[in-house]
Amino acid sequence: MKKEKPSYLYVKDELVKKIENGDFEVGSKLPSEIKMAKYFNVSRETFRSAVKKLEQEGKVVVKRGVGTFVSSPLSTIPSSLENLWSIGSLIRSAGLKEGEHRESITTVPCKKEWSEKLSCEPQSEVIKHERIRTADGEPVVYSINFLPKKVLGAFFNNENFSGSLLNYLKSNCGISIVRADTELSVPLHTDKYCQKLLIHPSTTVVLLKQLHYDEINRPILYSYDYLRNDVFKFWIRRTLTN
Amino acid sequence: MKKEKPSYLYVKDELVKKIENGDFEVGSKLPSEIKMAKYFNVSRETFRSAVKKLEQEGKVVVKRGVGTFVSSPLSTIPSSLENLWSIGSLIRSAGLKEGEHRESITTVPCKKEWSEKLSCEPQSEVIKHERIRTADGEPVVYSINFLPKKVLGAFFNNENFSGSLLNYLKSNCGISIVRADTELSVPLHTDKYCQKLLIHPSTTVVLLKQLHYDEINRPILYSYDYLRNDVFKFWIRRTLTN
DNA sequence: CAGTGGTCTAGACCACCGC
DNA sequence: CGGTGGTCTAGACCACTGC
Repeated sequence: MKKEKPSYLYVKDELVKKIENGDFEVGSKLPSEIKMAKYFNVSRETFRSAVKKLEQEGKVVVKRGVGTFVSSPLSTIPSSLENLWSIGSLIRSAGLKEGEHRESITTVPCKKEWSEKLSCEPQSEVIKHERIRTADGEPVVYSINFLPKKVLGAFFNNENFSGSLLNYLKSNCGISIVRADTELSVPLHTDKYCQKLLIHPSTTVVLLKQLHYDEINRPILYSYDYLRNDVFKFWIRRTLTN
Repeated sequence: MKKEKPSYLYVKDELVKKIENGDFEVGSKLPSEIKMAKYFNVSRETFRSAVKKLEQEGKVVVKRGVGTFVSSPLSTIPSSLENLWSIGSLIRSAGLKEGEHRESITTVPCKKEWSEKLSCEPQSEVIKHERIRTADGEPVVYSINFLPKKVLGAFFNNENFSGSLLNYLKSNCGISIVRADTELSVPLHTDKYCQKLLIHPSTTVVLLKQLHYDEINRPILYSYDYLRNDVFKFWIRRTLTN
């Protein structure tokens, strides 16, 4: 037996079907909430929950005192930046097969820039984790991660420390990274990490400086990720905030 | 008399105050919804609406069957990319005063790349609008906008066609741009528009290719915006999607 | 098992919009 | 003014979590 889904989600899916099906034309007004609630045999609030979801997804526009209108479908955009993904899954979603990646792990004293972001003591011990990812034998990503030793606590274990860092943190330390504040920039050609990726004349490189947070917004991990722009595309869906 | 705000927003603001005030510590569990609803003298659903808002803003974490927990405050990030702003307001928020901007407006036949994005006929008439923005006498932004003549309809008026394009569309054509799909990339040094901005050796340039939509997601405007990265910073708050 | 959040209802009143 | 969405209630039952 399949688990039954909440009825507001059921209603939402039905509405999506009707829209995709052309039962409701783009730009047209839906029947009033009261009518629709009766039609679906749910209460008005339940129907409204469904509409709220659709509104969040940009599939309908609700105008107070006027009505609810169908908007045209937006194409789904690939690996959108506002979603947080691991570099590994980015590589896979670009249709590449991750090749050899060289790593180095050292313990270094915390520099001022990182200590401010990670809110830990300057000079305290920080694990610095560097790696190059390759695809088809060519380097495509260079990343440097800074992880205060204190957040790992007793869990630090040099041996398991590879693969997806986010997975490592979750399974070994019980820390879930769910958010990151990312500054996106273009490194100079003279940047030594950038240079490791400048293989072809048509290559450009994007640098993501990312501060990763756990569920309750504690800063956990600071990283520099250099990504080749001829290999990866960066999309954002931007919305007007009222 | 001030207008009264809905009580769920009042409750939300009170909760924020209590959190900032330290009445609820970071990481601690809030009293149950039933208790809090009684405390605020509202129904449980109303209290829940307040909590939902806070959850969206990342200020609390709700765990089913367990409780609602306070998360630490996230710093507000400046001119975050997932918000849609006009270039003019970006310049102002960077603390710069917009100087002279040179413009050119021509009508050109639609090229394939734009026609696909704008879903209009190839070779149909498109208004091409170019401008350079300056600050302190130096160019900081180069932008090129493509606007199918048919979306303007009878409203096209060469004379008023300056200043904020988004404002122009709203006031003259009744079109509100509320969303954009943006591809962020690093142009090559050989790009002729990019070169117009490469003044200093430490300058790098970001290119935003943006397709702007109106309320019901009709593509309206396609633009290339070249922005100097030594002048502007680009932030994104990324979130794990479940 | 007890306690928590998740869903749902039926009805009420209000605020806004266009005519 | 009539019709629309926005808020609110009091109570109900369910699903999940941790002990």
